[in-house]
Amino acid sequence: MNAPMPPSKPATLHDVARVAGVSLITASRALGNPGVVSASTIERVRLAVEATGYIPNLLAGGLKSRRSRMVAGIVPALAVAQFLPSVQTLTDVLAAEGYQLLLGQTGYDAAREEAVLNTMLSRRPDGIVFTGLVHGAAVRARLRRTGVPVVETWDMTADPVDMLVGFSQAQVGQAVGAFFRARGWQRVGIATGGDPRALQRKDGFEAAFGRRVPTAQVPAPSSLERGRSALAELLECEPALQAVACSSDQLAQGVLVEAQARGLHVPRQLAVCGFGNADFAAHLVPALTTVLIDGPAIGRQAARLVLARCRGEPVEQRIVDVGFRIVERVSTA
Amino acid sequence: MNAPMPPSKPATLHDVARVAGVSLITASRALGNPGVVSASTIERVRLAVEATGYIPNLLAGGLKSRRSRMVAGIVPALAVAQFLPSVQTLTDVLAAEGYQLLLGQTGYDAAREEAVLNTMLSRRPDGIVFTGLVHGAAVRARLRRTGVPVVETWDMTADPVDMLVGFSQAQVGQAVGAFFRARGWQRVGIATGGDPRALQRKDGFEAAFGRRVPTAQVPAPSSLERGRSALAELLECEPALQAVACSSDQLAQGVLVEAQARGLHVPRQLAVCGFGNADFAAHLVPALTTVLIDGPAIGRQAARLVLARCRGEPVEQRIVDVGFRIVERVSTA
DNA sequence: CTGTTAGCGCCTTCAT
DNA sequence: ATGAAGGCGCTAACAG
Repeated sequence: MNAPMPPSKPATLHDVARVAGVSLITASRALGNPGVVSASTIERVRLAVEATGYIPNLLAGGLKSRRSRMVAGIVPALAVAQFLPSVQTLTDVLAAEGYQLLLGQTGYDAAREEAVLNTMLSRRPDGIVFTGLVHGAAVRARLRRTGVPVVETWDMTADPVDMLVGFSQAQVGQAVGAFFRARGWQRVGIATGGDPRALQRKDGFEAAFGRRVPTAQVPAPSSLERGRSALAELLECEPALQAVACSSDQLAQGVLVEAQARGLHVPRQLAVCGFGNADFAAHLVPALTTVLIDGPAIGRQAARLVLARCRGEPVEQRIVDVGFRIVERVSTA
Repeated sequence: MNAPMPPSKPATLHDVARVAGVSLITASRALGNPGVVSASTIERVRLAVEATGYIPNLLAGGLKSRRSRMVAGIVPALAVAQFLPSVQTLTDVLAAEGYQLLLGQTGYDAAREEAVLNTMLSRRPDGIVFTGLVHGAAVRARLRRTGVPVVETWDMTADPVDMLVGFSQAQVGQAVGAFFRARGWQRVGIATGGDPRALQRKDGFEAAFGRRVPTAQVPAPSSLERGRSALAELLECEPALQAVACSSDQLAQGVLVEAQARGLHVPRQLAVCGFGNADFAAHLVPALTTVLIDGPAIGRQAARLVLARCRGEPVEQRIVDVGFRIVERVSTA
């Protein structure tokens, strides 16, 4: 009735059941499936939990029930600001449903992608959310074979591993290209990072112009500093540059700063467009035109899809296009 | 010898052992403790693993061995750029040692802190790394009782729950205050977020001045936008403002932008100091003076401490002060 | 509504 | 160097 547990051995459900005077499984149900247990029993178990300081062991439960209640979240690198809102929302929505996120970083490296995935799989996650598409064919095949629910995000393809929440990178590039052309800018340039998604946008942009466009490709991570050097590079091969499309708002900000440092007026002498609608974009001077992606929506939808699969609910729409929107501000006015 | 596993049931170690013609435990040792198994046996097991497509189940292993090889990482919010480098490094170092990070977000909320912690504990992490100190006394007590290795980070106290990697926020504030005083600025202001660490820095700053200092406290998240409004607010109650100390570089950037928008020259008419040395700080115009914290070092040390505890190695120094450094740039020249 | 019986997949302990 | 037994803590599948 008392003996609040010697601190040596943490209490198990067995202890709780003993203290509550019920069987093990009844204690289990009182905690995990209260609907089928009488109110008075539930109360006694609750008291026993408090008395013993019991903390459930989800590892053990998961072994039998084959549900770990963990979701693996795989990102190129945590520090890529772009993805944070979606990962944050994903984590929050999952947590609200009792699922935890297991974090993996690939460093944009295919070999590490495979290694990370294998480690993750050995923890038997109930689902996996990738930031970006899964690259390796072998990895894709393996994922399909294991049958874990998989959500790829931040991109678009007709043939995802399983489920997909994203948007077409090529369409973004084309839209920005069309936007530039509509304003009559022909001496245009691209400042871009080297990751696959950014390069798809570059291709889309060039498609809109029907030709190659001067490009400064900067090494990761995409930053203000890189934006400055990118503009310097672009101006070297195209001194009469009229407009620059950037693969991130950080890069675009660097372009703004470098333009200012060179006495180039934005937008009068140089128009600039970013990507991502970072929190600062609207508040720079000049305010930055950019492409808005609804990161939280991506996280939320990814969570929804993964959770639906985990619960065995049917998923009506495996592929969700969250779209995008060009937000026009002063930098392209 | 063949039958590459029906895709329905994933292979277990049992299957591997059968295919390799050894006992279960030998297969286990071949994979987990190869030193005590003959080379030829190891090779046969390796082949059997490939043939069966075996993926170890760390959940099951952890049940008996009581080591989950997971570390819980608890952050206020993932989107706080400040902490990213340390979390990223922590994740990487852990991964290199075969440990995965289980992510939890508290949203700067004490109630959620406790809830998140309980969920984490039910996954039996081998260690817990907190961003910031653990606030609730009950939570601290509970953590101590469970005996899990805990590392608190990004702050300093004489009485951590267990281990600590950080620096004194008050000292940072004092250093910035002393820095301002040494330059003769008396009409100074503070632009700060409302989190506990930022407020400690504010207190330190005021201690250096020996008096209260006009303060604009902005709601989270600390952003460029908030920096702009903070400067507006400060100028209202102190039109002759000479210098502003900001609780983040994002905020400081907003102050720079707002100053520029108002035609206030930085640093001639207004000096600005940030915090964090974000990647953009050095490349703004004017370049931003700020406080450098070595985030990756925090992540690395936290990983080192947690891993040492997990392996039962002695930890010589439970409290690690990584210090800080004011990086003087143009914004305070 | 409650209890009994079997394991989940692996690793620890003790034997050989 | 290898193996046989037992159990980690919990929950599905049946009883009653």
